[in-house]
Amino acid sequence: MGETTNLAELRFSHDRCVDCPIRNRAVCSYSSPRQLAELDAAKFYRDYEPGQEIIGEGEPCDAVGSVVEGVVALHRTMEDGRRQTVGLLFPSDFVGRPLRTVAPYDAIALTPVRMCLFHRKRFEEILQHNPSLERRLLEMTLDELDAARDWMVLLGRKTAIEKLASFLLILAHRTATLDNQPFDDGIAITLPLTREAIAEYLGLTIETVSRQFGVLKRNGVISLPDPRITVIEDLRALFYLAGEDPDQEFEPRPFRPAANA
Amino acid sequence: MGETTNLAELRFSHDRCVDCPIRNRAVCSYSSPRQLAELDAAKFYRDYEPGQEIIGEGEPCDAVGSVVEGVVALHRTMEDGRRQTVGLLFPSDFVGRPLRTVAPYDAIALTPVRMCLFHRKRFEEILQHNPSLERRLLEMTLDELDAARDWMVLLGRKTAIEKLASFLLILAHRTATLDNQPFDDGIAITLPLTREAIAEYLGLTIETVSRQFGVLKRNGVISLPDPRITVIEDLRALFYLAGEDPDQEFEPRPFRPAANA
DNA sequence: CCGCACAGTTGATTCAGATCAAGGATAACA
DNA sequence: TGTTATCCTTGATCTGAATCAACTGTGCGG
Repeated sequence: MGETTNLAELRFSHDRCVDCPIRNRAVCSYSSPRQLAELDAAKFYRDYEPGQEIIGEGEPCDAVGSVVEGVVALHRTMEDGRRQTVGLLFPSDFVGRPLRTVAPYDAIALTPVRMCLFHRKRFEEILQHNPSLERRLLEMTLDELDAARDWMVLLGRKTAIEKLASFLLILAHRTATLDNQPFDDGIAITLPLTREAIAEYLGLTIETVSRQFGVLKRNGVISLPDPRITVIEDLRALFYLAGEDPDQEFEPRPFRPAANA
Repeated sequence: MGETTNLAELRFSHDRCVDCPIRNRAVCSYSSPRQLAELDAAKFYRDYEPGQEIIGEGEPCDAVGSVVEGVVALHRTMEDGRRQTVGLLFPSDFVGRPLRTVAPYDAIALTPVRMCLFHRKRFEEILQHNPSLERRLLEMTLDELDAARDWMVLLGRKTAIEKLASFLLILAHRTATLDNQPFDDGIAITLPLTREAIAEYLGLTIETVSRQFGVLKRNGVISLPDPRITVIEDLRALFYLAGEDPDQEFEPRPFRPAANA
């Protein structure tokens, strides 16, 4: 597990739970000031650099905790090296598997990450006599389960373009919500993932991801001022392509899958 | 929601929780006799026929509960009708989404099913003052999440033959465990699913599923005395084909994907 | 300033699985 | 005992995405 590293890159710096940026969204959000004090005493922060492993698949996992800053990917890897990202975690999301000694997947920092961690045993003790903590963990786990099942539809049934559109839509929504701007055309997404990480999440190859970015760009749905920055030019088209249909009314329009067509 | 139907087809018949066949595996398995009495008073049974809807996607869901007998599939359907099965539930598994008013997916009985149900509101009340019930629900939800993520690997990265092999392996393991027989060659699986239901679960078409059954049969990995009964003839080969590698040692052997090869 | 590594793009080709299209088997039923 | 309906299988063809293979930045270290 990682060393403490470039703190300077992290936006927030705090020590006490009451000053925590994820205080009212994380697993501790239902905890009273009194209960929070116990968590405060037990927690410790750790920072990770992009690519660094936070939890190793199949390894004994003795820490659990919340993402405070950055983006974390959960992977499962097959014997022959094929890899699938099974979860993408953002600040306030919970990492680790309480009530299990071995991690069923590995967690990798995609960006500089700060984690708020607990020793697993200690966390389970606290959980034991903190119904509000356990309730929140149950809620978050149920939400994760719903998200995982949504992703199963994407992986099992969607085409490459639908996969990418769905993914961008999620990021766009997240960005809009966080920045408190309307969920509409013009949103600029700063991708925290390489093409490879996107491919691993979408169940595609890196080449296909790149090509689908090209398709979206050529059709004016997005623009790419930089490979890592995506500007949504036509949100409705993106919805349409994602096969989601946000509100029912939407006029399909001619769409050009390749340059020549 | 369904009517009470052909009870005669169900193996078990009981009224009180203490006689329940899933008593020590279901969500209530940590509950004390005292706590069980409260559940006993609140529960009600309902039976469903194959194809019948237990919970409708997007509909208000006011019942939650456990599968007592039979097999239930959870589906998500896209606007254009593409469908993905996102969960397969067996006796003792929990159905429904506490802490949410709308069901994110629909639950369909694949076989004759008996459910042990609670009104959602009532269940949430009981949950409130039953830490052992909530603890068990958290555990089960965490396990479901792990299973969903395993399935994401299957959907995103595995080939058709690997998908079917993985699926049969899971059913074989289940069958062996339930019937208390060794997990070895000769296990006979009675498929509770049509080819179509299998296809929806594996993210394939019905034709591809059928063809992959053919491949397994031609290679002597399984035999099909009946389309709905699969006998495992070579468990090691099945592991190999699933891309799982149970214990590391396994000698790859020539494998014939098509009839002529 | 060069060389190298890394991320991304683009093109040509292949192939696994979807789609389209018949058939065959079994069971329910008139 | 045909009649219809389901479920399953099998064959021919098509196609979307993987694979194989360059090639283009862009940044970094010497």
